[in-house]
Amino acid sequence: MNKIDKISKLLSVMSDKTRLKIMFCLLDESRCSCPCDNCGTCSHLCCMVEKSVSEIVEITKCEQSLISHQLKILKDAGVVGSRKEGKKMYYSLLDGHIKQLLRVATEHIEE
Amino acid sequence: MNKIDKISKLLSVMSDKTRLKIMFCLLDESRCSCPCDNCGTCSHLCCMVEKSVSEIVEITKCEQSLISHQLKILKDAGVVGSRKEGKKMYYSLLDGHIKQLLRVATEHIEE
DNA sequence: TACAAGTATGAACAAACATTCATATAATAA
DNA sequence: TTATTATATGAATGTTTGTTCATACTTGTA
Repeated sequence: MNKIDKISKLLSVMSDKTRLKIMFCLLDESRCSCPCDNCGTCSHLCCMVEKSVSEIVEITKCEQSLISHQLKILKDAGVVGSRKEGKKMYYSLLDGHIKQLLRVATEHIEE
Repeated sequence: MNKIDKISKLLSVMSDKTRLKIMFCLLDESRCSCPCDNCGTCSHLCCMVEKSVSEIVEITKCEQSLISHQLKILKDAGVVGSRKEGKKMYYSLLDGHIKQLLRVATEHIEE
């Protein structure tokens, strides 16, 4: 895959409404402890939280199977990572770039 | 349209391969005159150039009608702007956020 | 073991979308 | 005016993709 193909894949994975709800779920705006003064667009890992599938289902009010399907797509694309603990599966954003992309996109549409 | 709908629209418009080729066309990496030291992810308007439809067709090697269709989609979404001069129509990226999004996405996939 | 809770997956369907082809419009030149 | 260049647009087509439903898998508990 070349550059264009990879970016296309990343952005199309990030552009679905259900998946956006999931990603914003994993970005807790109130928990920022970033030392920099422009945290809004920085790539630090603060603000990123992990949530179980059932928590995501509850917050997004989407069907469980839909959330599972979309989490798989997000994981395959390297957007989220997962960790198993007992019966539960915890998901979180994989790196700061995803946070940055969400923030810059938010800034753009809020103008 | 709420926040999720707007971001979904923006990212899906930006995720198409033909449209990505067009956007990178309008982002000339060699022309940066930005005073800041992290220009890669800043939102300054340097690096952004305008090109005519025929120039974009030549660079992207796509059919003219395809480019016109996609330019319309980019324009309706507020990603590019246009200016008419004689028979030619010049397009350019509308603001620095688009540049930032392309840069951050590029950084992400290059890891 | 049997059961329940939590999560994942395959198939099916409908809707959205990119591309092509043919053609239309706009502006300039002869 | 007619012809030519530059760009836009409508219709048609084939493909991709999101969602639902039903079901399977996995882990802990009675």
